[in-house]
Amino acid sequence: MKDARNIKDLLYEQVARIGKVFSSPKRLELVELLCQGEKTVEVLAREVSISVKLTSAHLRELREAHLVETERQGKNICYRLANKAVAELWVQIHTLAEDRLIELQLALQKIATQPDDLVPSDRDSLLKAARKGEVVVLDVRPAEEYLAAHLPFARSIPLDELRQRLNELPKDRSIVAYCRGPYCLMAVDAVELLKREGYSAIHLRDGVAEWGLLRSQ
Amino acid sequence: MKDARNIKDLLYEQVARIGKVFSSPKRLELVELLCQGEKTVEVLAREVSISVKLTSAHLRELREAHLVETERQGKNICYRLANKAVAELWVQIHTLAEDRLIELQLALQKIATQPDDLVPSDRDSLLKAARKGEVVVLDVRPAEEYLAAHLPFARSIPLDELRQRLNELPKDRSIVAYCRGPYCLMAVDAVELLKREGYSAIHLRDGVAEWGLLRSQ
DNA sequence: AATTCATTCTAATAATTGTTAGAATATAAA
DNA sequence: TTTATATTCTAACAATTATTAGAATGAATT
Repeated sequence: MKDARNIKDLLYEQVARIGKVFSSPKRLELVELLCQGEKTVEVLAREVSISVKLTSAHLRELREAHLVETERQGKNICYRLANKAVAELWVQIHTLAEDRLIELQLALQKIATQPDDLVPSDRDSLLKAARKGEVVVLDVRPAEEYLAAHLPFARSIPLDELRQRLNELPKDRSIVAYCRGPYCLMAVDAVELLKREGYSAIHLRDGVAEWGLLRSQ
Repeated sequence: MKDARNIKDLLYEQVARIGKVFSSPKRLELVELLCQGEKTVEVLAREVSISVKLTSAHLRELREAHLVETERQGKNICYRLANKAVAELWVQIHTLAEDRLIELQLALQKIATQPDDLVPSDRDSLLKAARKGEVVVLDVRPAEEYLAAHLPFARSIPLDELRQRLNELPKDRSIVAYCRGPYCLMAVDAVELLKREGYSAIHLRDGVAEWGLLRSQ
């Protein structure tokens, strides 16, 4: 090995290309959205509240790091994660952030009106209860995202249809609402609405990415 | 929830603090070194071939992201990873990079003189062979790193002592040499030397971080 | 064929980060 | 107490990245 230093620099530089993707808040948000299923540039831009141009620039970085793939569908170009491992990395990064950053812990605590979020250890019991029909697992994300992947036994009522479709839900059982993950506030809103209307509602922080439910490849 | 956008921006910004740490080649290299055990600023600077000042600046970023902890030991300040999860994230990021980036795959292939690296699936059989004494697992990192953590059944001969201590190794069994991980070239050099000297040597790409052998907390 | 629409590319500027040098700090040794 | 050593802090400049605007592309619609 002549110049070990140059070789090493090259290797770490390559790995840093992947790291860079996860160093920008907006790119993280894009990755999390793509964890919910494939999306067009326009939809992504609207969801993260930035211009289409800027979204396109961020998506190019993801593309150049080979973390996303694109496919033209008529007029639109659809982006999807290249790999299940990308979603897993997002989950591991935000989990580590929640573990280490007190600021993040505090911010997350403020979101939850009550500290009744289900924690990961409850997964088995939640699944069992959902299977028996003792609780209703409610996916409040847009219908497409539910179709792309959803928790076992979950039923779909997107947040913006919830008010009109309240009658589909039982009042005698707990409703466990989830959305895209801990940084998505849809399930928080859903639980608030449900509680106001006299339902017994619980907020599940984790989404499909955190449950590892994404299709591989 | 009044201003969901502001809350979200705040949350993703916090996670990006963690991502930023892994977006710089030199910081990645520092993280990998810290996966081998605690180290002083001077040692870290020497290993990654940058000035102490710049190393200190990079380490401050790690500190501000709460991914490392410091402890004064006499004249020196020792840095260590805050958490096993930091090492796991490093492994997951470089694994994803190796999976997605063709450039990285090619660069890694060039390093290995022969493609006889043991792959992760061989772990069980390696362990079994090492336990029976059919192969010698050789840790060529500095002695302190071996002491901090090492593969099961591994014996320590640092690379720079290897030439003088060749007689400690058997010629009738395979020697499986490893170092800090796939981007560390010490094991490559060791295998080259051993082969030249008539030993049957194999390069194991993974190190203690990849084997998940670090002490928690 | 012309027009529209979604998206990307290019180039420019604003904002952030990397890097370096000099001053400051805090401990250890004399 | 003085001096040496290891490290950090501050401030400056260089390099990179984020953001925006305008031109270009390429498929769908008229």
